[in-house]
Amino acid sequence: MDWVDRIGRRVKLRDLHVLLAVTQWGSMAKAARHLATSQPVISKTIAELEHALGVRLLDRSPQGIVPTMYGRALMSRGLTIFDELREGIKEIEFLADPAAGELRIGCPETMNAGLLPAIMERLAGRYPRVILNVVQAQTVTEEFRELRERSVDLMLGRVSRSLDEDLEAEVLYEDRLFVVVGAHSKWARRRKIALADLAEEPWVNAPSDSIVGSFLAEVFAAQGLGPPKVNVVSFSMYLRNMLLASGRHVAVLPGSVLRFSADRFGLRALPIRLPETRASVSIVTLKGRTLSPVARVFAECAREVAQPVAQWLRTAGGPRGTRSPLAG
Amino acid sequence: MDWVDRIGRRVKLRDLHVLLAVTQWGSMAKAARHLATSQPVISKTIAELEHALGVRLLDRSPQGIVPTMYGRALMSRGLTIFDELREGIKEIEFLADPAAGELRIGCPETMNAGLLPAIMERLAGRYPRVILNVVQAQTVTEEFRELRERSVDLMLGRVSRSLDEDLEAEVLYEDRLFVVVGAHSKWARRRKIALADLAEEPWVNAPSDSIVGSFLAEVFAAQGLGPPKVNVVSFSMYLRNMLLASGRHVAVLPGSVLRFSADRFGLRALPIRLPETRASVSIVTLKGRTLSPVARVFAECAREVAQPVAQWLRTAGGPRGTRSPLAG
DNA sequence: TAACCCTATAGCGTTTTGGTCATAGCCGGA
DNA sequence: TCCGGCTATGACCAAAACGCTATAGGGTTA
Repeated sequence: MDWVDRIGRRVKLRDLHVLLAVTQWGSMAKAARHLATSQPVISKTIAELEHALGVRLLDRSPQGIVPTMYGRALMSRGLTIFDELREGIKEIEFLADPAAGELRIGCPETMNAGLLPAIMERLAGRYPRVILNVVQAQTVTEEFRELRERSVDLMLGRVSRSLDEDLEAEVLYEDRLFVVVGAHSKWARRRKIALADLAEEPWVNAPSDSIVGSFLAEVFAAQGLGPPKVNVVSFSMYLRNMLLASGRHVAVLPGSVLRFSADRFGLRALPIRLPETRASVSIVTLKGRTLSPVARVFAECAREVAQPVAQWLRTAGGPRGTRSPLAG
Repeated sequence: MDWVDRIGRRVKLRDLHVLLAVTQWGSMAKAARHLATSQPVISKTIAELEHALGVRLLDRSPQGIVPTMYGRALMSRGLTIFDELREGIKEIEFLADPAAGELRIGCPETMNAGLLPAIMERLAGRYPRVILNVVQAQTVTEEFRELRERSVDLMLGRVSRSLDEDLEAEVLYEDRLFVVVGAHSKWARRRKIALADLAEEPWVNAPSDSIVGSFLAEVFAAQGLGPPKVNVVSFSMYLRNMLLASGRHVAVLPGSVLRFSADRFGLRALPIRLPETRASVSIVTLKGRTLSPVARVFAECAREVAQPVAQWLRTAGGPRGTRSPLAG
């Protein structure tokens, strides 16, 4: 662009501003007073601008100035230029205001049934007009794809300790899994249950290629047992909870789901101590990408919501281990 | 205006230019090379701009930069600011010498063969040294793209009644389409012709994803006929008219092409009444963008040229319908 | 590991800018 | 004729802007 050399470098915003002020006040001297400067400065500025453009912008007289046709043309452009600038800054201020933002979140279904609604509720309490866009992000293979293509602002979910270098995770709490049944289940009131007792029960589970879904077979195998009888496989937390509520099924659920949905569906955690999963519920973002203000507020809400959950998980799943989490 | 103190004095045109260049080239270093300066200058400029606005404009990484939402917002403003400045200077140049303006027009091929040359001729009569730059703008998907990126001043063509909010259309006339053959065609002298008679003729048509091109199949379908035998598909009006002139082919042409090219190629409109197309030939501009003086003069010429065309279309395609337009 | 890309920062010199004051010239009205 | 408005110009100055080089630090790649 050699255009910039020719013009862009010679015409400055200040020049336009001076031109506007001079015609607005009718004389250079008056404009100088209003701009809190001296009259020669104005005179020189206008002269330079005219020299740069090669046309006369103002007709001078001992009574003041009158803009020429060129002056009027440039003034009208100058007005919209300043307006555009002002609008742009207003737009930035608007974007920087968390109250009026849009946030795109990617998360697996388990979050939809647990932590996420709680965070959203808290966020909505502070910034009622924020728009939330939640996209399903589940399968292991393309995990964080949405994040990398910047189609979501952040992702929320269980992640293993080691994360790719280009991502950044803020741990909300260490997650734990529980064996869960409905309140009407014959298992709900048993004091002592071994995992082996449940091998023949109808399990409902997430697909085995997901993180939580693969856990069930692993834990059975770790105790030298064959794979349990998985009856229903679905990502849908709603479906799984409904089946549990019926009293027939058994499932492995993350603590957060238990915490936030136990009452609604009448869920009971069985007194079975499952091994640690080495995964923590975290907010994952793209390293080096500046977060939008809404995203920062969201993270804040998430921390606040997560804090009691973390506390609860520690006590509920403490050394005693066999104690029902819901008793805590 | 203390606004100028707050912002106008801190944001300079150069800053915006640097911002645009950096995102255009993808990294500060590349932008520095293209701007013929050193990389630290760019880095500092961006940093100052960010400080002045209080938001981060670019996300830096060892691989380069990516604009943030704020950066993108400011960039779009910057683009129109520079455009406005450029237009203002062009306007001044035009005012200083009305004969020497430059006008960029986007239009589909049908205009090249009809209305546009007539308008250009009239314009050239008044301002012989005006430079006209005509770019092809055809495919439906990216219609008005050139207008929105301000790479053309105005577009000329058939548009449907409903237009996007950011555009403005001045209707020149309601367009109509005609079935056309060459003077030597066996159909040229027939009094009564039904569309069905022409189903097996070799048609020459615009690509079917264009507005005019899609019309042919539709009108056949509307009469319960199968699609006609389209022999040649091309955007080129010249090619189509040449084929018509040979006497073998049949085509659907807009009225304006017929009006301005009938004599040269010996074209005859057949007495077939085609349905209304609900499209009018218009001058389309970007709303809110002040037109350059040449563009205004062009629009004036267009109105003058279009007036008799509109009149002719009304009489030629009047209620009688079957009357040959060329008889009018 | 070395070479090469990217950005950020510091130090330094030159040019431009924005400003001052003083002064001169032009016009119209008292 | 003088006064009070207006603009134009020259001399001069401080500060900002702008440019450079050198350098540091992180990341990728061969």
